[in-house]
Amino acid sequence: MENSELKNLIIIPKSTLERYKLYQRILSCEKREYISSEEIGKSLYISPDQVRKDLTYLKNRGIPKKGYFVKTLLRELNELFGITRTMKVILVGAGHLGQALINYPGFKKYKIEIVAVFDNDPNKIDTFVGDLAVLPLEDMPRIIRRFQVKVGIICVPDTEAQKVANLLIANKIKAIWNFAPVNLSVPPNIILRNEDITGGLLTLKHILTKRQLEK
Amino acid sequence: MENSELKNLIIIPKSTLERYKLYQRILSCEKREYISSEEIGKSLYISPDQVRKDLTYLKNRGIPKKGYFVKTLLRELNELFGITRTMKVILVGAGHLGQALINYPGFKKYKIEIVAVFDNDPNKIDTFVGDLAVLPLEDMPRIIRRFQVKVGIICVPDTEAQKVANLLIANKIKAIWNFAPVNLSVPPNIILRNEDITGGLLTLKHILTKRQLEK
DNA sequence: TAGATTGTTAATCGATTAACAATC
DNA sequence: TAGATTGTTAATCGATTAACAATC
Repeated sequence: MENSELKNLIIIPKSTLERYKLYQRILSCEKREYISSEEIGKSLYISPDQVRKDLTYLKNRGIPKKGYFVKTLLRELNELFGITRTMKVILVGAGHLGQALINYPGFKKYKIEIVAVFDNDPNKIDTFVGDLAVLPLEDMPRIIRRFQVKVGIICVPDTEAQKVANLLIANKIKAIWNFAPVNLSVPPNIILRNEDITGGLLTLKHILTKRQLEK
Repeated sequence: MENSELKNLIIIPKSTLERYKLYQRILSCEKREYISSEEIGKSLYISPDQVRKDLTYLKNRGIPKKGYFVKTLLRELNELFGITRTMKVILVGAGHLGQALINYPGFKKYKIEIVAVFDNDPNKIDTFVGDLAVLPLEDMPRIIRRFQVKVGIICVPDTEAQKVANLLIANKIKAIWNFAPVNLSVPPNIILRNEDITGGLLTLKHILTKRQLEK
């Protein structure tokens, strides 16, 4: 077995993976050729020891006195996150949230391509959101087949979300990115990611409540 | 020192606090009088041991053979998160994201009251978003003073976000809930919560990339 | 009472921090 | 070479899991 194959068998800890996201951001802004663990950690409030430890799970090695070669380290992280390959997605729900998402610059940055937008409101059909004409739900099977879409984004009202999820799954979608504040029930083979701000809201309220009481 | 005071000195672990949010949701839907640790954990994929351990940090005690009294347990969690008291916030940026947020049902549910919406676009001033007329930024000091607002929500384009943050801070806001995909720099006494979907995006891409390669 | 479910203590696991030899 | 920074090993810390006595 090759060394690189062996590396792949070592599981990267979840906590390390979380920090990789942060390192990716730092590195993608970095202009210099080399960066030290100290420098990576500084603005993220992460100790250099932690950074070095994290980076041992990667193939890239640092050079004593110099640090890590930004270009290849960034490339390895990008590959790990699949940033290099384009992911085609469809978006259901052309309301305010849907339109906000379509304008979100991260999609382009991380090579996520929204190939179609759907809505069930007849008044919205054929209107434009950005470059995309809003399509009726009936067109979904055709679009998914044509572009081989694997991911669906749900940003419909919570009352509609489960119906949309079922429709997506019936059309062979593999992953759902859900922005409706509801617990969707999906079969175990479907990857479900909930983007719910309730957690953040509670954390914020909790912190503020504590502060209030402390004084 | 009283027992209840002593309890307050024990720090609740962060991981436990995260799960409390989930328990809160389960309990707020629960119709029965009592619920067991087993039942709480079931739909959350959390072991009953973990649930019981978590709940030892609270004042509520369970009753063998019965479980936990839903009403008081929920009340204690709600108090912990400050769900019972109303929090007044202002929102800056009446674009799609801002409008989507204003329609988000969680605010009412968790007693967060948006008292005003601001925008710098003259065309938007005095138009209505829900019940609220969009106000010019000049009105901010007055509104913050009048309603004693402590929290500002930023949902302006990323190029404007830092400027808005500065303005909020200058007007004595204590916490910022930032929805713009940028790193704001704020003084250490300001509570900053970033609601950024980039993390979720990367996680999703990572999982999908792994699956793709596995096959 | 018998059985179910709690609360707590001890054991395990995983992640972070500290220390230091290796090396450019 | 001397000094800075890496990679790795050991120590610490915190969180989870297992086990079981307490008790309703």
